[in-house]
Amino acid sequence: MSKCEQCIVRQFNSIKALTKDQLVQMANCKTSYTIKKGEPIFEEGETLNGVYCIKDGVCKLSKLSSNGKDQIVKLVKAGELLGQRSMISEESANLSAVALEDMEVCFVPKNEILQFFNQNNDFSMNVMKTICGDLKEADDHMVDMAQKTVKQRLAETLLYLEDTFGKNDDGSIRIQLSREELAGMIGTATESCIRLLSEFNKAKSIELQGKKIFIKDKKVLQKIS
Amino acid sequence: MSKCEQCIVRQFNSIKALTKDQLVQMANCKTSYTIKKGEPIFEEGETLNGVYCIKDGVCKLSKLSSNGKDQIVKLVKAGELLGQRSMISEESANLSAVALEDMEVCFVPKNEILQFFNQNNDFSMNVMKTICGDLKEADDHMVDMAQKTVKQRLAETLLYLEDTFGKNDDGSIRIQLSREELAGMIGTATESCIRLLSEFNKAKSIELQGKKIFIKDKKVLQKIS
DNA sequence: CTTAAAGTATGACAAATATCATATTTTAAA
DNA sequence: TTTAAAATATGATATTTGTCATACTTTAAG
Repeated sequence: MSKCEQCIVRQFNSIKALTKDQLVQMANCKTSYTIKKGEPIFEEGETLNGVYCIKDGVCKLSKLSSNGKDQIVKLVKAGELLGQRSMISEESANLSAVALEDMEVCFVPKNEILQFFNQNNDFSMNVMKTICGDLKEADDHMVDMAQKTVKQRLAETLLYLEDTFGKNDDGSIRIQLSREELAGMIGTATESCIRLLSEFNKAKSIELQGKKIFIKDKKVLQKIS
Repeated sequence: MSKCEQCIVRQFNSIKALTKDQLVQMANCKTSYTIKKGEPIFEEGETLNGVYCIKDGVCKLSKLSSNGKDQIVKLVKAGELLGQRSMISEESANLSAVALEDMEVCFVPKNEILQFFNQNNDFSMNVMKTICGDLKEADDHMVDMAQKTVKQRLAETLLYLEDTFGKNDDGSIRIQLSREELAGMIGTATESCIRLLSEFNKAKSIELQGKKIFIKDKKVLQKIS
């Protein structure tokens, strides 16, 4: 059983506010999992009995819409926590979490988290600020969905992906999404997404090499978005 | 200076968790305002030095999108609090709040709220649950915006308005929105909104009498949405 | 009361987007 | 390695939605 105290990702989330004792307690009750690309961590509607801390990898939070398409609400990466809202609301998960890459996550039971939450004011304040940040993001995202065109949203999303997940050595965007997933992020049909990628490609603002996407002209994309 | 302890709306929000002493303290530091229809309570980007408790009336929370249109993110009515997120995030307002009817609101300074927040666990938990509820709503709303057609969103919104704000004696939806505001809620052009209202009217699922809207066939609207 | 301004309504048309069909390429299973 | 399935790509077309023009109606200011 590895020690939370020594975990690299600890510093990136609310857990950084825990005391040494609390970290030891957490290390003693946590469970580590390996999750393969494509596998779910939890599904919409599922009861969560704790919180997941992402040690490595990226997952998508998505929701099945009434027309049968999967809308991606948010991408979550190493260092972030999953399931905080459900824990506080005492509700089942509103979104599904599915691994986009192989992942390592730690599960911390609800009891412990709630105990830290009550004992440690810094910790609870951090959790709340994270949720408040998510709310602001969600509102902004909603306005984009309602007011921007698909082309604008695609440009914006490509910039976001490079910004948030960085580039490979060859310069391509590090995070690998299928066209269907990219379409699910911007809220459009897969074909429309592919067509616009081709358009950006022809206009030399991006370059496509199979699944790899290279951003060639950030300024043009910024202008479009 | 009226007493918060006797305020009718107190029971509807997080404030219900405050002790008698805390309610007295709140009554001593609050300021009451009357806000006329169309006037702002606060604007996007503004620094909020406290929280507003809505005693009477309804307001819209909206955000100006890059294309110059005002997207309505949420309607807030009597009994609810405004500005909780900004207070916790220690950020300026992300949305503008504008009265849709004449309103009565009480302003409670940040200091007091934060003090109650730290002293009273029930209160802080209530605030957090409210924010978590807002986050869930925002995510769901976002999925709707991304995946549903304008017609579906209009049907859904009309049902929501009747459900949430009730009906006048004549059976019309109580809350009065201009066509532009309704379009701002569903995220479409005003003309498109008007056109679809006419369509619903011709199909007898709603009836239009000037600004008044009567829902005539709930089931049809539910089916559409 | 009168009148200008704002809001509502509708037509005509253009642009954006979805859907369906099909070809090509890539991936993964046997 | 071979082969079927999945993913990507593109064309053709239908549908949805936005934009501009204009007329009518309501509202509010003078």
